[in-house]
Amino acid sequence: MAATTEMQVERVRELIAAIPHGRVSTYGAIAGAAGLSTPRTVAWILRVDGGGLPWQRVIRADGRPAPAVRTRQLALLAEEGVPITDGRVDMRHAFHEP
DNA sequence: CCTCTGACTTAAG
DNA sequence: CCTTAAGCCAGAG
Repeated sequence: MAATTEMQVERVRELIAAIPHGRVSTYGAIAGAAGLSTPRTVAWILRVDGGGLPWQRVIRADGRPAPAVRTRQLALLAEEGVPITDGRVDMRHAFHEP
């Protein structure tokens, strides 16, 4: 299926909302769990309407936040106690598998 | 209808 | 660790 369905968008929102405090997940992991064929759609959902969701817990596959919101995101994650080293999240301990 | 852009990812040099 | 390129999909112009 090419077009993204409402159900999938809903699933993405749930998965993101389910990320525990102090942990993080990635665009790719969320997309895969929601049945999307590309992580870009997850980024699109957060960009268009991330209201009410812990968007700061969604980072890129390399463990770094998206450059566009890097500063803000790192600050929020640091407040939650997420292990960050040199601007990079320690995935080994903070990654949350959907 | 076509082109460009973007909170992405993987592979390759 | 750096940059490119290609694949991907939704929106905007």
